[in-house]
Amino acid sequence: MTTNEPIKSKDFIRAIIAEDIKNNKHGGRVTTRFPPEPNGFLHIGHAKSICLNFGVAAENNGVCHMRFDDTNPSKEEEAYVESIKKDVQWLGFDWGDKLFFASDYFDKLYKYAVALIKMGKAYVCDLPPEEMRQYRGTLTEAGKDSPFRNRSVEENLDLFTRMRDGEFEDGSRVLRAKIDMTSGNINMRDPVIYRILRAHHHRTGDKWCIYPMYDYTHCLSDAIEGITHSLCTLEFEDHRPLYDWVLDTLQTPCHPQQIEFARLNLTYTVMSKRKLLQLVNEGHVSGWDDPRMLTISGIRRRGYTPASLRSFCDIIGLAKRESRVDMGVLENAIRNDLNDTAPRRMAVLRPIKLILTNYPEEQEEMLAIANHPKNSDMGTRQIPFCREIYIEADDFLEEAPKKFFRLSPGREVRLRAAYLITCDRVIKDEQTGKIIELHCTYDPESRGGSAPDGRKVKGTLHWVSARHAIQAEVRLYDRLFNVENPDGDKNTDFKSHLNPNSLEILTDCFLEPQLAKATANDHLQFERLGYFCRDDKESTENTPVFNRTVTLRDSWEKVTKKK
RNA sequence: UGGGGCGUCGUCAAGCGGUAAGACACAGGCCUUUGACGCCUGCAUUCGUAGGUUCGAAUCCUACCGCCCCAGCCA
Repeated sequence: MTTNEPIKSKDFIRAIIAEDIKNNKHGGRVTTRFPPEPNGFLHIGHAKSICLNFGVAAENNGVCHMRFDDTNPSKEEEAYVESIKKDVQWLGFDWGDKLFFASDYFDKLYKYAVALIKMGKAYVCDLPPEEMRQYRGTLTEAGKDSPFRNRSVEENLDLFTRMRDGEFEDGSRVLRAKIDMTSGNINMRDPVIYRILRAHHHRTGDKWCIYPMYDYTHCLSDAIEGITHSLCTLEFEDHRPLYDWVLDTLQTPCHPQQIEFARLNLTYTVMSKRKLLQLVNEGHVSGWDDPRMLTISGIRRRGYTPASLRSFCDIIGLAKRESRVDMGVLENAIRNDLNDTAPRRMAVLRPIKLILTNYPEEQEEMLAIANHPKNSDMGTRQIPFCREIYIEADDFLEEAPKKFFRLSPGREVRLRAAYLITCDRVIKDEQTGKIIELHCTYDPESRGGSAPDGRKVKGTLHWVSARHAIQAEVRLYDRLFNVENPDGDKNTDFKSHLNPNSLEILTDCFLEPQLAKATANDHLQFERLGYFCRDDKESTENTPVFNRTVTLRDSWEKVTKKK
């Protein structure tokens, strides 16, 4: 295979992995994992991690495990597990038979904890939470040893067994790693590795009343699965010494390398699960899959394609510096994808009726139009035409500036794939002055859209036959927040930046008949308007609902805004 | 005043001692039966700042400055 593509430079993680392979680390094998906690829906930030982990594995003939980090049954649910699996698959990734749960390892984890106790490297601590915090010290002051730190191995073993057997109340005791209370890294100040928690676990039921903590579980799960590279976000950088301490102390046969990268931030949105949940719970959006939400399920319903998301993750790169990617980059990714793949259709969102006064009342005809301007493989279709049509309200201006080359009294424009028409008369409501309909004449010689005399017409309008159109509801979405960084100021509630106009519902839209057959899987361009997709959740038998995925670029709008 | 990171165009991001890739955005122009798409052109004499090493520094050294993360029995 030869290629003239510019060489895409490797990000720092791929560079590290390439080096490891070269040095035959882990025998040249690459195994990664995507480790979500099943306590919420996946968002586009997770997509970055998914593309990284599955991508890096695939590029190196490795595998990526799907592993649920389910160590906190008080927050986790089976329903989230299902939605997460669906989202990852939808994005186009396959974990084969490598589906795991941290809870699969509870027995092993317990045995490792016993081993730690026997080594004198872990102890049961009876300090109540408040006191434990005081003993931990502060960011600038060292902590103090717990009075329970020097319990004998026998006593620790006995106590830990009884913790497991349910002899003690929730929160009354914990198992702690014995490391260093004076460490500058607070994670190393004898971190808790097991807590007592009587909660029903979605997989292990009521088998356990003690659950291992993240820091202890994650590294061991990685080691058990033979993960080679454990990729996570920046905030875990401080945890790496603990990750390594657990594996070194236990001398696990496999010691994965944790590497941290910066999480994704986008302008005009929030990314934390907590804040997304708040938007849902407080009714600012219709749910986790509201098309304005940057959850995977919301994006999907909005009409984004898996390919566009993968491409987006590729474009934004990977580094350690914190950044905020312009929402325009995401929009560019979906436009690029859909420009190539979306069949074109015609739809009028804000209709004005237009009568062709010289077109015979009874006459109807079918006109051929290409489904794609550049790709003839996508074929053509027939669209009906008659005396009464709808055009876009924006496409008519009674007093138009010179640069406006759409319809205006006395001006001639082209109806896409149909005829050249000239506007003769504007009919208005006598009371309100509102335009009711436009009377135009068509040039019968211009069938298809060009005149035999070769005269040039600058403007081309989309239209729909009034007699044949199907009526629909169309939902237009705008950014959810009206500032670039809604949660940037700790003193301001991010919800005060919500964009009140993020959703506009248009109920009197007219679509070409072809669109009656569209499904949620069809990504369509409504010519001159944008890319749209049917919303199966909102559509009814009689009224289809379409979501606008993204607008087309609009340089006319730019011109208008300048003035 | 502790520990861990990060600072290259408006926004992302390459670069790893040999004289600043690419993408988005932006500005012009061409093309056009989508004011779309496509195409062309322009857009960091400069890499947080200040010194130093070197024939040569975004890259090495030193010192500053700025930003982010850490004191859950959350992940």
